[in-house]
Amino acid sequence: MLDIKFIRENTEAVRKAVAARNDSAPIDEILELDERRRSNLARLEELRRERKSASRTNDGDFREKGRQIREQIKELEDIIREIESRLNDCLLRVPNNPQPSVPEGKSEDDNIVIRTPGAPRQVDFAPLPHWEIGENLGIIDFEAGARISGSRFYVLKGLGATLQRALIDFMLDMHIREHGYKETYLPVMVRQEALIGSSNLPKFADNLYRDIEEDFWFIPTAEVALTNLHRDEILAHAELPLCYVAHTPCFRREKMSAGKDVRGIKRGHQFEKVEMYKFVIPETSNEELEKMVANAEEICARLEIPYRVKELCTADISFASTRTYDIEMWAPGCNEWLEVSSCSNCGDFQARRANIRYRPELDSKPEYVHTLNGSGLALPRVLISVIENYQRSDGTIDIPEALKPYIRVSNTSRA
RNA sequence: GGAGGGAUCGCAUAGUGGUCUAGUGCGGGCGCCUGCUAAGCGCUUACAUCGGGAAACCGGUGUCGAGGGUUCGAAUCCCUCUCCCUCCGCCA
Repeated sequence: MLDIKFIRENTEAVRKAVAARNDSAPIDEILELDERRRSNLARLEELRRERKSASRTNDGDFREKGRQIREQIKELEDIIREIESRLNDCLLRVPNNPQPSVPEGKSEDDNIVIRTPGAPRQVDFAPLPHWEIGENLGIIDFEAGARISGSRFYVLKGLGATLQRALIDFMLDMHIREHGYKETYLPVMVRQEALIGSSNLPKFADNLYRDIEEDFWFIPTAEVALTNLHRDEILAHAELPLCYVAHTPCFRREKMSAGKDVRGIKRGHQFEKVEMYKFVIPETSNEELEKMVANAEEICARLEIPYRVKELCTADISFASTRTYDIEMWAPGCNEWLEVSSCSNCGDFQARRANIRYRPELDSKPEYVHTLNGSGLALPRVLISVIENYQRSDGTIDIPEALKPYIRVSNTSRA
């Protein structure tokens, strides 16, 4: 969330930023509530001061006087509590400010392709989409997925499941051994506060699954759990940056994309993802973002699959982000670029919500860290790209060289 | 699910209604002393928020797991909740 002081002092900039995102955050209401909160607070504090001195003097009608002050304090406290709860709810719905360098845009069409390394593989036959290859080979079973859980679910079998597992292993190993991330195993059911910290709540409740009985929420991405790993902590300057990687399932209701991408495994209610996450000092966050994107690109490169990197425009960067790069892999069967990663610098937005700070100097005041997140990468779409890019004319698929060490069971592509 | 115990300013603790304006030890910082190091000595060291100030800083208020309540006055008494620990039950 944005600092209320920042909104107060940079109102026009904030309005512009909100407009650039096509967002409708209630800035006027925030300013008004803030004004009322502060004036009431001044009165309340004055009353508390009176109560304190009255109870200390212990003379005359101090009991009666104290009783009167108490009633006034209670009244004011109720008013302020109400104002603060409304103010806080409004503040939680204001998106982060994009960095000045982020391209202005009205929709995802205004995102900018900044590099396209490598060329699409040339094949001398018409490439099939993964759902056909997958069904022909018996490695993706859509019918079984629907039978068990309904639409937007699928079952991976034999080589399909093995390939996904190998990809996860391959990605984790690379980030841990070569890119310096620490592996973590995380809860995928979390409390509401965790989702407020990561900024999925209150605004995006529609996209989340929830267990009403225990009030557990299912994470839509490991970013949620990773953000909260250091909630309410003051981190030591020396231990930053902290870099984590995790593989988790992700759960999304996808209400907003009803009817979209229903074919294949591109968009399911449940999918696997390897996620990178960093806690860094503010000065280095943009630099760390570049590194993170490079870490994600390295996976694409090693898999020898064509990809491109886009910088997202103001209208398309996520709610918490100040700046975002997407990585897309080419899928010749679907004939489209698939988003396999989104890497964002969230600045201090999540850190303020989750109260994650560090001390710049040994004796200085704590300041908020910057947080970054990036997929490294999202499994179903990488699986699509592998299947479609490595398909052979006889209907079978080849295994990328980089994955061969990770396929440890004998598993023919006719599995 | 049941029974009991606990949560205090980085860590460990003291504090059961009124100079608690939260004490002490450890750890951290600054300095002194001393060939060096160690030890010793002195000072200092929580966070948030509001107001004033260009700033250094000054003043107010709040925070003893969280939220309510009782009281002239709450770390302390009452209620609800969260988390941790011990034991019992169930269980991969």
